[in-house]
Amino acid sequence: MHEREPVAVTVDLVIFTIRGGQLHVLLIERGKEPFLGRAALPGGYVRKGETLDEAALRELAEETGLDGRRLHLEQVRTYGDPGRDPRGRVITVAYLALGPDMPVPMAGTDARAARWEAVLPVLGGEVPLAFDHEVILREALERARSQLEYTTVAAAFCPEPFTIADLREVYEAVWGVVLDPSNFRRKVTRAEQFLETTGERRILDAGRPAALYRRGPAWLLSPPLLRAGEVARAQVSAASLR
Amino acid sequence: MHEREPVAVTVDLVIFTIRGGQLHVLLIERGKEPFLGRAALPGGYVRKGETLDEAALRELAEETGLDGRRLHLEQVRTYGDPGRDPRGRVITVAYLALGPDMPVPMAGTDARAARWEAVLPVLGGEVPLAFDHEVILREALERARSQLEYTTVAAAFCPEPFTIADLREVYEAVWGVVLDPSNFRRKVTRAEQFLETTGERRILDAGRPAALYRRGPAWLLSPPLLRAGEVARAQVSAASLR
DNA sequence: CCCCTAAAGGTTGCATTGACTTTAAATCGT
DNA sequence: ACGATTTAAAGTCAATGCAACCTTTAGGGG
Repeated sequence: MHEREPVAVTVDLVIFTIRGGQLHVLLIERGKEPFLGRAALPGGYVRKGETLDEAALRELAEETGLDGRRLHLEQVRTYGDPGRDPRGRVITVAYLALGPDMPVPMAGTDARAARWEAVLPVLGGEVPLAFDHEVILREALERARSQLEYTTVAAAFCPEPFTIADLREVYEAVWGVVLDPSNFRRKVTRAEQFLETTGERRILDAGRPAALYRRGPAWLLSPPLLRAGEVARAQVSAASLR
Repeated sequence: MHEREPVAVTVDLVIFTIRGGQLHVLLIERGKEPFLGRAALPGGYVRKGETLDEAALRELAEETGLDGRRLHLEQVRTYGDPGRDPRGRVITVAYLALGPDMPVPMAGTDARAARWEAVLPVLGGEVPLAFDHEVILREALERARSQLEYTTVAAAFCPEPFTIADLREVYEAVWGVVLDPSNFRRKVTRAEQFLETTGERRILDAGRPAALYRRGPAWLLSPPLLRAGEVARAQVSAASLR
């Protein structure tokens, strides 16, 4: 047997939502060293007898007060470079969570302040993050963008019932582009089992009332909703993210 | 602080190759308890000071004798259910490796026999695997199938130089379908920076000589090579895999 | 020399897409 | 009351992409 060392395992959560047409991520302010006072992704140690998914759900509930079973939650990747945590060998399993605009999150159990922060400024370096959390955030964003193409997760951002314009706003916020409303409607309504009509309508201050939908049973989106053309070009210019 | 427990971290490798037109995976025979004598994925403990990727590369070299830097290697997912290893809390980071048909692998450091096994019979339950390795294998296969659509990894299965027919054989073996040679050629030659012509040709017993290519610098495949139509239908029938 | 084989390239008809236009259904201002 | 305004929803159309099929090319062998 070769050299082993004590290892700690944590989960870190990248919790996305849409606020005011912009993609936001939940950050906490660290209440202890290392990186005291720095912004960081919420997360914590995996406990005895707990699966990784259970640990992620628990941390989600602790940080946001929300029941994670209603949110979309999926594992992204595991980070375990020896130097990523100055306290010793800590490997962390990163999770991606998507949900509708949520109440201002309550402070976590460590009495750390939690807040929503717009994603792009954070990745632009305006809000420095603790540990390797900026890398984790960047990869989680790319995962989320990719997931919108092939799955119906976008609906996880929308409180039900929602309109097609609500759904389009999700795609625009996550992909960072503007989509043609008419073509978008054609695609999502054609996709099988994506949307179920409720028969009701939402009346706003102005304009024709919009039909209301809820999520259909489909998980995979067929045909996929590819970001191409304008979308691809807009993201090439933002390729510094990779 | 809540209950913690000692945790061990391992990497497990799903190493795929194509042999005789069929997708094969490298399995070892366990040389100790638990699951003594059972087939399992190669893997081992992450050592002190080692990144996860380094641990995967090292295990790959130990099990196959090959230099992993020439193979494609990527992280798939981490498995950490409390009951997955009877020895205690072991979480494992699964890696996917793709390479050309390799020499019969040498026995690993634990003097365990290593062999290539066709993937579909294993997933069909004909070769029971240790731990949760069948789940890991299933998810790695799905990842590999998906990767063929959007990236140029298929070329990692082909020793250079290779023909377009060689490349098509990879897609057919991994996706489990038959592709139209003409349409396949059009797609892969259109894709930018995927293939570089060598100017040479391979002459077989019969037929027109095939042009030889090597990998181009592109990693992302644009436009993607989607499995649709016949491919999608063939995989619905194999959907028991999910 | 002709046939066989596999590679390479071409043709065609259908489905999808992006850009744009038109119609529909509500509120608001005068 | 009624048209202006606003947004949703539906339609049009040319260009593109693709699967299926067909033709030509370049080797070897009888």
